[in-house]
Amino acid sequence: MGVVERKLRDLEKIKLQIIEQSWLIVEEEGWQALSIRKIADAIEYSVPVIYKHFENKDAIIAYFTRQGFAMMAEQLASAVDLNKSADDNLYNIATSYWKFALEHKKCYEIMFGLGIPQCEVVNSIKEMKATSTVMLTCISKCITENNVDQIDLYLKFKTFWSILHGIITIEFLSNQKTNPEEVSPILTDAIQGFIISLKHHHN
Amino acid sequence: MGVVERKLRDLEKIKLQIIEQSWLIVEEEGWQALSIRKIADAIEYSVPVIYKHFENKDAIIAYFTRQGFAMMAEQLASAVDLNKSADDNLYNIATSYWKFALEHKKCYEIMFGLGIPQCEVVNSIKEMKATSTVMLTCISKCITENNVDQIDLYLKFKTFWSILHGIITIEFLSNQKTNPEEVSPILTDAIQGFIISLKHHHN
DNA sequence: TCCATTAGTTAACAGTGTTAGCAAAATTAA
DNA sequence: TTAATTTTGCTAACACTGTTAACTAATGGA
Repeated sequence: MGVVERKLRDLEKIKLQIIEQSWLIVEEEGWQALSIRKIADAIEYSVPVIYKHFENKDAIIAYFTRQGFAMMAEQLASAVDLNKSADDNLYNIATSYWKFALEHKKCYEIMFGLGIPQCEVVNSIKEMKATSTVMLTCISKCITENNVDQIDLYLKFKTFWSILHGIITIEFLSNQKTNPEEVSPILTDAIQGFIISLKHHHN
Repeated sequence: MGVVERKLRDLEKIKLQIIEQSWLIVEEEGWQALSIRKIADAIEYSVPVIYKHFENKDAIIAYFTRQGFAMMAEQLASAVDLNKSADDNLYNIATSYWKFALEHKKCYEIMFGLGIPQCEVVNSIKEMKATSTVMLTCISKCITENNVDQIDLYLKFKTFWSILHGIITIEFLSNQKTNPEEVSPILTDAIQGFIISLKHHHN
């Protein structure tokens, strides 16, 4: 009779509760309101229990960062349709990125929330690689489809990502409630510009 | 005999010390290390003295935010040379922006430092207007010089700023020590793309 | 039943922002 | 000069934060 198994399940249940309740707090009151004591209150356990499941508070945040990148990678990947042109796919990836950022604002916030602490974390996240791979492969196809082989793939990739991230940050700063479904004209403009500049590259 | 004046000067001196020492702490240990008690220690006064000069800690941070935008506006303005073409000026503004961000990393950090709190602050800063005006006027000239009058100035402005900010954030995340004088190829690429897309707009 | 492990607790330490209340110093008025 | 008043700066507290040591109660196996 799997007593050990049940115990492990119970432990896992507490961990899930920590994650769940943490997320509730973040959604309602923002990241800076997330505190160990508040989580302990919410899961109706004492404070040290949390440290049995997460090394420290940063580990909890890191968990959401990883999860965020995993979700994003999935969403971007599902935006790609191999029957369409690479140009179209790139545009769809961009709008998909936009949608993700707006639908998961709080998530996107820590994923890229600058400040120094996050930097090292972000660079050591394998889930982040999945995200960038989706973009990289699509841009790579764009380059071959448009016969501009001399172009620097990695440069273009970074440019693409930078543009996307920049637009979203500026959007966040001008905090009008934006509908994720309505893609910003700025995004359309910038991405079209990006694709144009791809085609106009002289081999 | 201006006793009152001297007193005011003394008060001003303390305020300057608060600013000076705060900046030292931030430069050496980062924003999250800045605490009222640490400042008090550094200026060799007790904690409540600080509250005579700043309403609270946020006000100190807001001070640096304002100052940052003022400095940036100045630096961008000085990058403009009326003898040159608007296209060239726009490129120079971009590199100037890049230089500012890298030379004043800690400053740029709070100016655009994520979190929600900053959002409202940023939107209510007149020094920020000065910054955006420099960019706006230059893009406006680009549009007339290139005879693409049908274009949406404000849209292009936002796109331009988004691209710049995005590139810098990504640069910060991949925290290799970058030389501010060496402009990133990503920046050059993106800005050239931006200008190309301006010219290729169909009236 | 006794022992060992584990789960979960309380209570503390060191730090944070902020403020009330008090003492000393400086200025003004008499 | 003395008395009253304002200013200046301090101590100490409050209510938080993350983190951990030390203890108790419960559980599982021999």
